[in-house]
Amino acid sequence: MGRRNLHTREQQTEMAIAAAELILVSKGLPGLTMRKVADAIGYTVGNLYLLFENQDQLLVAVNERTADAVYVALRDAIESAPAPRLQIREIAAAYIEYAMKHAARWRLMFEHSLPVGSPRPRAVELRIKRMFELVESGLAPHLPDAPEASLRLNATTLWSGVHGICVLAVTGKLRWSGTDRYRVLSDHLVDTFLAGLRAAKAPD
Amino acid sequence: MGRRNLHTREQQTEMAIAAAELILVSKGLPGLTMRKVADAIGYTVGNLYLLFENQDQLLVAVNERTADAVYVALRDAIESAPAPRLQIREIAAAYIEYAMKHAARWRLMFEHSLPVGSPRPRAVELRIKRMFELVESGLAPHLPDAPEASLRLNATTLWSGVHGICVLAVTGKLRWSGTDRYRVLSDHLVDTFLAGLRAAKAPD
DNA sequence: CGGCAATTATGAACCATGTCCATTTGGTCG
DNA sequence: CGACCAAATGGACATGGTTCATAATTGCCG
Repeated sequence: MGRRNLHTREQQTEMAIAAAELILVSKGLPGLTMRKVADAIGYTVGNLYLLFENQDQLLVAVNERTADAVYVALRDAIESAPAPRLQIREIAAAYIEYAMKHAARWRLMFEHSLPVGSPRPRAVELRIKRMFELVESGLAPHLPDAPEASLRLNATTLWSGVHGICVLAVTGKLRWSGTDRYRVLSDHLVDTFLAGLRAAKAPD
Repeated sequence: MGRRNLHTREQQTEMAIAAAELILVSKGLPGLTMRKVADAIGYTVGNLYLLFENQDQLLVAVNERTADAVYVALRDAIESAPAPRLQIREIAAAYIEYAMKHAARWRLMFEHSLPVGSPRPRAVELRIKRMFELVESGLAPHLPDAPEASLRLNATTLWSGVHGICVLAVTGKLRWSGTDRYRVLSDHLVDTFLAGLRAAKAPD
């Protein structure tokens, strides 16, 4: 067969990414082969290589999608937070909830790494950065007139912490610890961290 | 060739694990193939399957080693901490330092997951649990006469946080954030968290 | 309307890898 | 010394990533 004109390159790319996500969810990363993706969209493997340089680049494309979805989830969480002071709690909870609900995709985003030497995918980094900015904005009310650097340090620190809960929860490494209600953990981390900030602000 | 009696099964297993670690460090996970391991120890692939059920089990064995090494690193950090009150800081810093220095092995421990349905490797879980206990003991002086459950919650929360910094640091996702001196982050997290605990203990 | 060039998709091949197992080889014991 | 048993081999099989010569279509030009 030659040109079929059923779908444009862009459409095929869309379809491939969507199919990859589907397979990733149902079969996990080991089940995500180029051939399966090709089958799923009704094309052959060779054709897939006209859309993506290689498998890594397909995965990068999937990760971009995931990063967008996470961003949207956090954004929604902020907007529907009952009170500004509770925003951080809600962002954290939303992050963990998303990760648990879409574990395979979320893990891929953080665990997939390209061969050494290849440039880090700009798009994904950018999206993670935006995510941190969201946290900064949620943190700002708790740190009135703090310098930008301090705000950033605190956002990075707190968000790394939330991320850590996420990682351990998603990989099942928290189960034995007796605490598998992750909301308790993230709330506790956020509350204690913020209390610590207050204490530092108005000591003794 | 048949029985060569050069090495016992145990020795071969040792050699294989050591070779796997070496390859992992120099070539990364994608370069860690059964054939390369077999070559490195001077046996054939088939023989490797007399030592390990499959590749996953080899990786599990490597992970056990890593978990032990991490435990030792943390234990040392505690013992050489200048003051008990600073122990937590030192444990956290030691954890991150180990992860950065042995990134490939550390990542494998948290990112490698067995096919769905297979039992979680008891040995690795046990070792991670011991690690958390180390944190609990370091945290105890900061929470005098706290109930066991509270101690555990706090240890889990704080350690998840430290782990999060680790993950992001090791995968290079903190670089853009301007803060790539991870010691600053972990100290800040520990300090703020402990301050928050104190504030909760003696409010206003 | 017909054929031609450009484009698009194919599918068969290559190589590497995980895994298995029939066969061979070397040690051991009577 | 010979037979037996365990140990190690090596080659086979299936699957996966990647490439590329080739075939199939399309749009265009006369």
